[in-house]
Amino acid sequence: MAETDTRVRILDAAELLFTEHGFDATTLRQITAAAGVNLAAVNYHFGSKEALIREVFRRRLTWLNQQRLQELDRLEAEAAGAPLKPSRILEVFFGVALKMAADTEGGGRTFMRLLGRTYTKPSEFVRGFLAEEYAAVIARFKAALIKALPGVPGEEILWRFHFMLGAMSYAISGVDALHIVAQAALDDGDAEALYARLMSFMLGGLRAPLPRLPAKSAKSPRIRKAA
Amino acid sequence: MAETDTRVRILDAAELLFTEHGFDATTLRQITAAAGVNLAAVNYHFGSKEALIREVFRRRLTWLNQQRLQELDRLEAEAAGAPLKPSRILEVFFGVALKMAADTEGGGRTFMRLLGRTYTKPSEFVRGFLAEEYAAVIARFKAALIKALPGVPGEEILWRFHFMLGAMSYAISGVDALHIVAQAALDDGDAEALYARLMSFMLGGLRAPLPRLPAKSAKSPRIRKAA
DNA sequence: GTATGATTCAAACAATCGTTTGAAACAAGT
DNA sequence: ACTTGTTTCAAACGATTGTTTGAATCATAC
Repeated sequence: MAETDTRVRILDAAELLFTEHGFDATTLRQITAAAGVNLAAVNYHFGSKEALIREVFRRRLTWLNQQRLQELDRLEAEAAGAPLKPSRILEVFFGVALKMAADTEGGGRTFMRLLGRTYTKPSEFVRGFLAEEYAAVIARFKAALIKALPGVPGEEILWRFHFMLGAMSYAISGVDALHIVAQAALDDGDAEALYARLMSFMLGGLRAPLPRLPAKSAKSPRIRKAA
Repeated sequence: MAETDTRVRILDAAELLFTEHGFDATTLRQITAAAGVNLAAVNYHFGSKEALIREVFRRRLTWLNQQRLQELDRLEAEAAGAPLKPSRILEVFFGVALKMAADTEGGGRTFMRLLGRTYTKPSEFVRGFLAEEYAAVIARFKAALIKALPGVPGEEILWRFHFMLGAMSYAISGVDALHIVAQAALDDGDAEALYARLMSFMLGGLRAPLPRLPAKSAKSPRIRKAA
């Protein structure tokens, strides 16, 4: 009992403190104090601070992405080969994330904030397994979106998917930026309303008229803006 | 000459290192080594590391926001009281930022990446003057947007503005997330193409149909902003 | 009860952090 | 040349960091 208890308490405390202060600014002494365990417990159970950070992500991220793949599987099975509606695809990908972000009790909300913040500044060693965890999921959803939007170039879909990730990231973890934008109070506690707002914004962006790109040279993979 | 030279070299080096490794992970010894100055120079010229961070932001942010206000002034003067087109407003706000982000030589690109990353995780003391620097700008653009979109509730506009900030943040500083999304290479060096893509996505989102909000829970009545 | 292995604990470890110090080097005015 | 004030420098400061250590405590099986 106490065996896993210590591990979980450390993970929960670390998750919360990492979200509030970041990885570097959070010390092992803060974590162990908040968890009510001995300082040496972190190195005993996880090996190092770095390994602890990895485990904080892993325990939630695998579940999150499995859930996404599972729901997409179900959707595609129902469609029986026919292309899906773009809105359905987005509802799965972002809906699962926002549902997790709405879980204020189980710590899901805390984690999603942490995740959103980490995207923009992945520490060297976090990037690796973050890409690894996401590779399969992104590939599947990318394929589904391309199939669902035959009129839109794949490159454009990827960019818009990227923009959507940014919008979601701010919606979930950008509360500070929100308070700057809206000096008056905006209700960021209503998860369902947030979901509805974000989804309609994203769908509008996804289906927007294609941009008039500036004179495009032949699509060479080595194009680089000359300095 | 050497008087300001040391200051500028420290600021440039700090800006770059902060962007790459974050505030906490960047040491004064790294900064001064990269700048080719003595370690004590930071505390001599700026007083503390915290004050250095503030100055890194201040020197670029004031210019950026002045530019935005100036262009908005010009636009509103031309319109002579008539409401502006939403696209024009966004072009000013985000166009100035993206133009700065396209400046690879003067360090603008580096700074905009740093800025985008800091939005999602403002250190306690950064948040203060960040809000201070932005207060006037946000207020002006908020008013202009509300005036330009009489059919859309002000609250919805604020949310969408917030989402747009997220999209821009990822567009500029989320290169890591981009490489996860697009395992294949996307050209993130073409600033003009990025601008066109982002703008059409944002406009699509801004003009999207209003979300069907779930039945409003009466737990705490929120005060709506009166436009 | 005793032995065995896992876990917890207080204490210390070496390393690194931001900051301070006092003297040296420099520039400019008289 | 001497003074005055600013800037640079090497060296050290105390504090804090992640990690390690070895003994104490616990649980479980014989």
